[in-house]
Amino acid sequence: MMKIASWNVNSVRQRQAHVLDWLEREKPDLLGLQEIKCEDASFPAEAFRAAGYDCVVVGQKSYNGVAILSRLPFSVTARALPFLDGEALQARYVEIEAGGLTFGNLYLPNGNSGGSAGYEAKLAFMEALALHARALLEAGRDFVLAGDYNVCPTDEDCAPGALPPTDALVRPESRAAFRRLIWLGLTDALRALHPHGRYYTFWDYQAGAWPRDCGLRIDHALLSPRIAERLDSAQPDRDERGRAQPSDHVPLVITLDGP
DNA sequence: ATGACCCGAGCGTCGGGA
Repeated sequence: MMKIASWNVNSVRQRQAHVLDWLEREKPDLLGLQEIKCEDASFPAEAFRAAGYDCVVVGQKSYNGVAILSRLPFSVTARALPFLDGEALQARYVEIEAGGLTFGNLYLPNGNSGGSAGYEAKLAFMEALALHARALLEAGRDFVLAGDYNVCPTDEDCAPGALPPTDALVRPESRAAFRRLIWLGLTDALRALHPHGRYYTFWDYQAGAWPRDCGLRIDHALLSPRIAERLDSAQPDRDERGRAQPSDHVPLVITLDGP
């Protein structure tokens, strides 16, 4: 059994204790973090290492930033998304090989800031992600692409009234780009096991979104075919949103049968 | 359409120590 998780922590330094508690409780093999919001040197790698997890960090000042924590031996296969010019300027992708699979951890642009250029950057990231996924498939790799996709794939993934229809998270082009990933042959882990129902991974800090359960399902794990065959469970860890000083996202956890 | 809330950066102010 292999346990893999993804968590947008909204500042790893603010959330260090939450993450350490969660690691001790859940003991994932791999954990992808997004929005660490710090440079590599300020990442609390020693604290995670003391908990049994080695780290690969792709940070930047103030914004974005991704990292993977692993208790399995690993090798780093990418520190930026291939097929995307200028992506090195923003720390949004890191990828390792561990436990016999490729684990890509991504933080997709939100797309609501920066006007039309900001939205185009979101679509460009999704196009590059599709090209990369196709290359991994053609290379015969088994993989998990997990992270904060900043896309609500369907209306069922968005609490009624949570977002206007013009929001970048629900716009038709965003959803079409997500479907193109699925059409490559990838499996949305959560919906494969839970085709319907509320499985939100994010609740805004504002306007009582959490007590009203006004959430979004925007964190996803997409699986290559052989990994999908091994899928055993998938769920967001809702309890984490009820803690003191939480991130606005909760961990998404999947388990795989086999080695 | 708007606000609510949170985070980091940076700035100003304050208090403590040398």
